[in-house]
Amino acid sequence: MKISTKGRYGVAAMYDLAMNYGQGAISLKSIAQRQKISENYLEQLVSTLRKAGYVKSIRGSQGGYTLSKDPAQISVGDIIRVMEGPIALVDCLLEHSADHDGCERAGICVTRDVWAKVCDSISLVVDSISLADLCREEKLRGEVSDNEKSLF
Amino acid sequence: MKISTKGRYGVAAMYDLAMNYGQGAISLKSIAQRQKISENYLEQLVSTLRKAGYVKSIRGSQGGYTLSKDPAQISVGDIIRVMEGPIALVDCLLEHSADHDGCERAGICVTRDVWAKVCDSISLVVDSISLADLCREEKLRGEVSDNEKSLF
DNA sequence: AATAAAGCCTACTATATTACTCGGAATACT
DNA sequence: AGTATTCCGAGTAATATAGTAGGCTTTATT
Repeated sequence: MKISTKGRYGVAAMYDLAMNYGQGAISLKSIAQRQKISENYLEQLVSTLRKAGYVKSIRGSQGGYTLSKDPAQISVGDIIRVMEGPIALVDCLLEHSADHDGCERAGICVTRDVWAKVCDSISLVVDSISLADLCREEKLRGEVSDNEKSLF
Repeated sequence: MKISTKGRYGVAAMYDLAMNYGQGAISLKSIAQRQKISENYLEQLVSTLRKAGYVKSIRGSQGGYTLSKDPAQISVGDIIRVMEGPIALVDCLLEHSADHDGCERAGICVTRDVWAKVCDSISLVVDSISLADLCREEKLRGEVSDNEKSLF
């Protein structure tokens, strides 16, 4: 059970934009360099984020991207759902899926409920962390000494 | 972010064996039929579980499989880890991985900590549910009426 | 002893996904 | 005009997924 680079790079890129929020347009090139991601590949991922309305683009020379909302208004969960699709470990948890309707045991299947609990727990974590939280944490780490680090 | 059929079928098969615990050897064929899994494919998955020590096999006619421990001693997390590998959403969370050692930002990377929190939360859930829990829940559902169902 | 039912093992395969690369068009700043 | 950027679609190598298939071994039953 791994998260794909879509989700991983997506969060990294959004975190980078959050760290540079208010600094004007940030080019893909600079994000790719800082986050060590292929620029061409990142382009596709950011395109997804743009279509979902989480980033704005400025075309042309000196162009780039900015977050379209305040970092506090965007959660890690938002990004993951855009990049990886709904948080549903198994198809029968998706509404309107063939497996959801097709499984006659839906509602009474105990293993299904296991996956549902796991999904709920994942959602709880990722929805509770905003980009602003990440920036605040990063800032904190620069200031405090190693043994007084706060892990959120 | 989906769980593969390995994990899904693995849990389903182990649940089936738990429901039939104490009834002697259970054949793959019957498990495959009840859980609607390809028998040939299930064979490979159960082989993994056997090598990991979670099921015992009885060869020959009238043979089959049994759990090698009490259902209360086996958690969903145990099964997932055997079938899907360690619960580590990103490689840099794995000890002894190239990415773990290679990432010079390990220990100070805030996005890494997000994935660590998610993994911890997943582990907490799956490790807290035993096969015995699932059996008890299933039994309960047969007895109580719809509106007094207990979801664990 | 023969048969049948079961597990055991290895190899093969079609399909999908992942993680990119590449080329070119459109746009806007200098 | 020239350059830096976003935008878009096509292509692709490598890997993982979800099986299928077949032959071999073991053992209970007849």
